[in-house]
Amino acid sequence: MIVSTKGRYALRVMVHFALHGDGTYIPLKEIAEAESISQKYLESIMSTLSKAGFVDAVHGKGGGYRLNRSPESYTVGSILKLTEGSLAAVSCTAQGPAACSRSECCQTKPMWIKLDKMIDEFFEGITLADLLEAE
Amino acid sequence: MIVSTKGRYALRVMVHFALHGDGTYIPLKEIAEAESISQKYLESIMSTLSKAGFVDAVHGKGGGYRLNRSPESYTVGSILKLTEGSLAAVSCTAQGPAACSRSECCQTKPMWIKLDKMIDEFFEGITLADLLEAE
DNA sequence: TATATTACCTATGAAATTAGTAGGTAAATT
DNA sequence: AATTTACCTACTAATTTCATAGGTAATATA
Repeated sequence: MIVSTKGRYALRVMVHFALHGDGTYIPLKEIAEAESISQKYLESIMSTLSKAGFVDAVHGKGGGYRLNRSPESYTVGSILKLTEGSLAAVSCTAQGPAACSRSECCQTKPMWIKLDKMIDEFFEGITLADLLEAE
Repeated sequence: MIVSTKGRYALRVMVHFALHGDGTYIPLKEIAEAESISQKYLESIMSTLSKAGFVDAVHGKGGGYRLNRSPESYTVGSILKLTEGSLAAVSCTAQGPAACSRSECCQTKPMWIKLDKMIDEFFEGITLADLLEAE
């Protein structure tokens, strides 16, 4: 498993904004209900998205969250990297080049690096806008 | 993280056989030491490989494990799927088509399916022999 | 100004998965 | 008979994931 619920929820929420937001603010409670996500759990995800400037947040009645850019400008990769921390397929490549002591002689490492690159390019090549038109 | 130590160890061990085996049997103890893997932990991995017929096993002195096919005939995918159980990138696609209740309306699901396919093709396109000649 | 509504914050807990241990039995060789 | 190996079942420790609890701060509205 490369993407946990945290990243998947974040993605779904961002898609929700793109589909239903239309410039207005949507309260967390409403999103949680619509997407069947625990309200409290979603709080921490929205906090991450908000701090990173991925969404605008406004307190009080009429407030909530909304996108602050066009769906085209959010890559799936950027959302997942933010919420998951890393998309590394194996721990060998997760913490910098020399994390593993066998790094030098490891016959499999080049493969992991290639895989990471492929996955990164996959996610960076998809935007929120692409997800909207998905069948 | 898509591949845990279990799968990574299994791969390294299989590479070890391909490099050092040469038709002879290698005792588990020796592999564990050479690859810096806990002997007891490796036991469970070898058990999986042996039961699936990926390696031959022989008891007693002079015994141990060895490959029973040429390195070209083992895909990395087959080894990882065996030891990891699944290579699914997200749980949505891990347990059959209808595991998720939002499956029908999920805007992100096609992406996960595409990713799974890409990862599967990546791993199925690499054999043990390919790893040996890796720089 | 009071009230309702929202985001924001810190800490804690439950569940699942991953990684590793312990202690023995069975088979083959010498 | 003794040694060396694989094989088996059960348990434990560590880590990560998935939340929950209980409050504070900001904004809008009556």
